[in-house]
Parts: sequence; C-alpha cells; structure tokens
Amino acid sequence: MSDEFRKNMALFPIGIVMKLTDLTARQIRYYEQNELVFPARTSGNQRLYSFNDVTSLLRIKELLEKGVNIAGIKQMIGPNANAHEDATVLDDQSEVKRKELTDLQLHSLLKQQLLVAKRPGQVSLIQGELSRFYSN
DNA sequence: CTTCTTACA
DNA sequence: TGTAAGGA
Repeated sequence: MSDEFRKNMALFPIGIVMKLTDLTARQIRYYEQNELVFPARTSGNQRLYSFNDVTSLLRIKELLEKGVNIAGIKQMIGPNANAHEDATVLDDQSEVKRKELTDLQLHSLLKQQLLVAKRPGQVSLIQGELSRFYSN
C-alpha cells in the first residue's frame, strides 16, 4: 500500500526521463500539453516525473507506434488505464500485455539504479553486473 | 550545464 | 517534430 507512494514520487528531471523512455524532451512536453502525463514541478518550474509517469510515457510511446493518435490515447488512459483492447486496431493478449508492463517497470528500475550510481563515484555494488546489460 | 517557454521551419 | 532564442 506504500508502494504506490514511491511510484508516485516525483523524482527525475526530463533528462533522465528522456534516457528512460527514448523520447525527446519535445515529445515528452508535448504529451504533457495534451494531458497524457502530469509531472510535478519544482519551485523553479522544473518538471519532475514519477515512476508512474515514466511508465505512462512508455505506454504512450507504445500506442503511438501502433498508430494510435493523441486523442485516442487520451481516451483510453484516464478511465481504465488497464489492459483493454479497443476492438478496433489494438491487438494484445491481456496476459502478455501485463507481463510486458512489468518488464518495462523492471527495466526502468535497473536503469535508474545505474544512473544514480554513475555520478557520486564508482561506488556501486551492482555497477559492474548491470553495465553489461545496458549500453547507456 | 540542464531545463523552460515561445515561436518558426 | 526539430531547433533557435533568451532567460532561470
């Protein structure tokens, strides 16, 4: 029940989100304009994204690549953001989709840890191991 | 150096 | 979407 809290904690700036999602700052801000994501702001007006925001962006990216437009995505995000195939053009098996989402979160988590450990000084216990799985 | 907004190609 | 400009 407190896990949700951490997932909703506004933690990373747009630069990190760019690496995590492979989206440009332009795109990320654009999606925000269209109310697809709602990042928090720092006192200095800097955007801060939560884990959930990153996950949302990854999902948005997915849908966009499948040919769904902003308006379409907007409609299927608020109400029931869970596994739903709008019978029209979406083709996912609820079971498979759920696993993919979990994997994306895991992927983000690992990358996040890598990034956090990169700055301070090479004092990470997992640095070596994880480095072999990610190019960034 | 990173991010922000606005505006134009 | 990309990118330049001008400020924080």
